[in-house]
Amino acid sequence: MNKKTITKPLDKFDRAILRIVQKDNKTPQRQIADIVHLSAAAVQRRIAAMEKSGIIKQNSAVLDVHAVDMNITAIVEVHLRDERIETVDLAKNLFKSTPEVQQCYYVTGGISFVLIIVTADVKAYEQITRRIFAQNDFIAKYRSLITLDRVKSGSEIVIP
Amino acid sequence: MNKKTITKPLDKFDRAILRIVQKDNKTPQRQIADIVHLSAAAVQRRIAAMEKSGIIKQNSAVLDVHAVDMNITAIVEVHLRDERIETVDLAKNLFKSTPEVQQCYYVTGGISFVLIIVTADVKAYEQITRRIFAQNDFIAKYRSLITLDRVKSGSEIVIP
DNA sequence: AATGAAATCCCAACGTG
DNA sequence: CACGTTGGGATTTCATT
Repeated sequence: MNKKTITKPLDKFDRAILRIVQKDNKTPQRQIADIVHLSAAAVQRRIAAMEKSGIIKQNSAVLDVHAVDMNITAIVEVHLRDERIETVDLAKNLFKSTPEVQQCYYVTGGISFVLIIVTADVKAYEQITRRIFAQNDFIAKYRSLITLDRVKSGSEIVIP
Repeated sequence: MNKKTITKPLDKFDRAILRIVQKDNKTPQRQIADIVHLSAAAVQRRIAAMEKSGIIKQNSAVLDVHAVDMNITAIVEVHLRDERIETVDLAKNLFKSTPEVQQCYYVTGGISFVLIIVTADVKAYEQITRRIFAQNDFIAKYRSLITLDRVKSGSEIVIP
């Protein structure tokens, strides 16, 4: 299931470019070129290559959740009834296809999944939990942690 | 500390635009205009306004963590020794200023904080935990959940 | 809010080390 | 093979109505 992208190791320039575009991908290529000491065309080629190879997965506008009236952020620890492969895949597909589930991690340590769910209000959150957890018998139990403060929500990766 | 952005309620067009640009902010404005039935100039102005008002927090290239050799993603539940405001703020600042801590949520439900930490390997992860948790006495205990699979890692918000 | 002009940016082609 | 330079084409931006 993994991308069989032949990952040509990123050199110094690629990493410098990534550090910039992950903060602001609308930075003009000319300006990037200036910073990393390359021509604009070279920057363009490298970005295109990294987009094609999947190193850059997506170019997205990051929204402020409160501004779009999504006031409930919950972290949910999910325990499956068993850890058979079919059960795990069933759960993965369920979470993947549920748009309110923003993030989903399959983890070690007793818990099976950790989800991050964002909804407009508590009512919407209750509906989601009912739809997801109560109606699927392969979920043994779950625990909701409601967020009081999104201290840090960015997704910037520290490039070595 | 919160942005007191005067949230002018988003209308139908704004939401339609946001749904597009959060998936791909490099979509040509002309194409956006086509979809939402507005002129390209109108789209341009609305996007600029939403960027200025903070509804669009940033425009970023989303990287594939594995491609940039960040192979450990851990979810950490942190318990503080006490819940005094000063202690909580101390912890918040610590997590905010640690770049490996990608996400940080202050939550209800017995746990104080939930962190998402991304590092290159287990060695780097151990160093981080030692630096963060062992050296700060206001942290009572913590539990690490290592992810086996990032089933869903995007941050798309479902706009009503 | 729509139109058109000017500036800017992106991208392909060519030539070089 | 990757870089730099150049030029055409598209896009964003701004001024005007």
